[in-house]
Amino acid sequence: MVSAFDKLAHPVQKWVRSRGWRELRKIQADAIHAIVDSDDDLIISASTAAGKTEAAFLPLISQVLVDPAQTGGFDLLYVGPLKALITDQAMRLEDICHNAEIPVYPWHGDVSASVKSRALKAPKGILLITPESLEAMFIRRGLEVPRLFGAIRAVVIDELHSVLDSERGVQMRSLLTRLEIAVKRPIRRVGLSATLGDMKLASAYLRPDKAESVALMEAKGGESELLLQVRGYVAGNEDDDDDTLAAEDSVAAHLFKHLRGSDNLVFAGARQSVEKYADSLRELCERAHLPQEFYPHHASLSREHRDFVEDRLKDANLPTTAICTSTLELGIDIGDVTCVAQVGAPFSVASLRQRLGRSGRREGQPAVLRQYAVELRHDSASNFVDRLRLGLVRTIAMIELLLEGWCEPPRPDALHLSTLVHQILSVIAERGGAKADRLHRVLCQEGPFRQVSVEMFLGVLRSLGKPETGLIEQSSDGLLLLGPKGEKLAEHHRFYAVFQTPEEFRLIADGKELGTLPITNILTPGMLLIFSGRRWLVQEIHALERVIIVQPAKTGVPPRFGGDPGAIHDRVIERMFDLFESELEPAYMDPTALDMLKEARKNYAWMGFSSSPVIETSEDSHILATRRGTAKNCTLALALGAKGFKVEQHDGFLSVWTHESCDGLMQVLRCVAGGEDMDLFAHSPNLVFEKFHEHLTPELLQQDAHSCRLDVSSLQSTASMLVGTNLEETDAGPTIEPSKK
DNA sequence: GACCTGCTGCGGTCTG
Repeated sequence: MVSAFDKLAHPVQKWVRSRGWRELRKIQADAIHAIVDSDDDLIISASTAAGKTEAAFLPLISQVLVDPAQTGGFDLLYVGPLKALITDQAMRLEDICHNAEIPVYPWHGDVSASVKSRALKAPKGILLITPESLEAMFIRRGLEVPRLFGAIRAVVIDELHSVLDSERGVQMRSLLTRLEIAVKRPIRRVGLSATLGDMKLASAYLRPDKAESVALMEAKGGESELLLQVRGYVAGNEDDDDDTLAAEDSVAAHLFKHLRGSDNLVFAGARQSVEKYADSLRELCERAHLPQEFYPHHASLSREHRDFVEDRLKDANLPTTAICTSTLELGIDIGDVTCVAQVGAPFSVASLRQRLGRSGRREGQPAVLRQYAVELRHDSASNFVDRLRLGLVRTIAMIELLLEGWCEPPRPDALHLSTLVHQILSVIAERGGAKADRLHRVLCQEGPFRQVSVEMFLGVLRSLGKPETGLIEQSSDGLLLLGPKGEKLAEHHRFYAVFQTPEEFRLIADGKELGTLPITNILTPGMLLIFSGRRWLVQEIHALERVIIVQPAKTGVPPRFGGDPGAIHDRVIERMFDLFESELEPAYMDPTALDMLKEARKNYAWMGFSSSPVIETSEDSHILATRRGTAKNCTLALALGAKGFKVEQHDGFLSVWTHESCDGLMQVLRCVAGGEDMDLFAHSPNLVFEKFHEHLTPELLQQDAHSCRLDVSSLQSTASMLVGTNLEETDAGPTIEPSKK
């Protein structure tokens, strides 16, 4: 049998030898056989430093060398989600390709026009590009696409897991389909990924028509040992700021003591919390007269500051701990970190797993996860969220699921109508005009919008063509063209990205930009801020220029950065209830955390949830234990809202207040359980979440919400579960605040 | 009750 190495072209073999590798890794050998011996699509799944890029490109480059294209055009395409990743990968590929005389072109917003024009003049070799730049190519040079990509052999999609079901992922899959249509043949797809919960499902996203023929390569074993601890911290009640500070200070002190002297990542959840901990840790260093080694890292900080922190992390001689949001969750290689800390409950098992993958990458080194759970101290006025320690319980539920190897799958039925609007405008711009049936075939039959029916598609077109929208027009021969508003929208560079970005102020100190703040912060001169881990006084505000001038100060508070709460999966919530109702005492919990869990269980039983899912807390307020994730919970909340109740949503629970005019809660729940027709949108909730939603009719927005944010099919069963138990009032029930207001 | 990601072409000015 011919070995994997022997299947590589000579210049590539020479490069492998020059690296001094004793042998190819198994995943690399497997990928070489698969790529050289067949035309199948492929997913290569392995941890960050396992050599996935080489696994894909060594054989692909070999094919280009052995059988060079007869026509011009790029040979290989790489699509990556981050500019930094593209720059990084281009350097690695240049190293391989240098002797083989295959050109490598990075292409994104920061790449100079001269490199781009060189690539366009003599397209050849490997093009590394972002989805947005590829989009721009279709819109600006639609007619050149066949010439540029006519010879392409394969497209490599990096960080596949991060684009499975997002708006951006749908955009990318749409672009890949459009590329195949432009060159009139299928192009092999190779997905690279670190974290995939379900390889089969990922195949369906990579190649919907032929998911079964996608070859799957997964690097198994070699996973490092995991050291895990959950530490509990109890803060004071809400009115007692000093006590609250004490718990967060204890967390900061523990981080300071245990992380100093090595490289670490502390995921603190929100940017506001990143700023708070970065400030505390900076102060601890200063007080101890020690050099600074704790730095904040999040998307609102200037590129310069973020580069500084990333460079320090890569530098083995400078111990550095980054307090960060998900900015350091994926992307460029920052080297191995000693420990990953998570402060507060994570938002998904998938991201927790991705974060954990940042540590324990060197052989023989364990992966270390330090989880900090900060909860409020109870008193007689505490609300049920605090009494049930929902944050801690969710943390444990997610860790248990992580240990079982589960993570959240994408929602396959999502319509992604905002991105459909974008792609309709883009296809029209690409070709200067398009017929409706062609648009439907490209986007909904061959492309990723397969959940969109013909009728709905026509509804979207009508919505875009309405005079007040004016994005598209129809010529006398039926061709759809961009209207004046559509032209204007598509010609601006803001159009290329399918995701929304908020308006921001720029924060300037001493002539240098510190970063940005959403304009939703109400600021006046004289206010004190914590930003970039330091304290500032607001000096001047230039509203028109969107600039704020600050100077150093002695105190401050972290600003609000806003954000969009995401969805918690049903399975996480189910596990939370399992935890409430079991005796499990995980060994990784410290005594405080364990006490907190026992207390949560005691309160769960004391409040009555072990015998009934509906608790009456006062004459006009109830708590429902729905045991459902965000989408189902939110659907029931809308249904009750439509009947006049005021509803608050929590993990697996709803707090419900009755108004005078409402029917009894149980009566309404029985109606819902009986399948009564409900108008979930009776109170016109906001349904504009995505960038191009504003161009759609309310009916279409409702359908989009149904497809990914709600789950109306669960309504009856959730309500039946809630009314199924006998709800006769117990005498002298406990007095519990339903929730914080 | 959260986070992240991306960006063209043109016209102007400066430098060797």
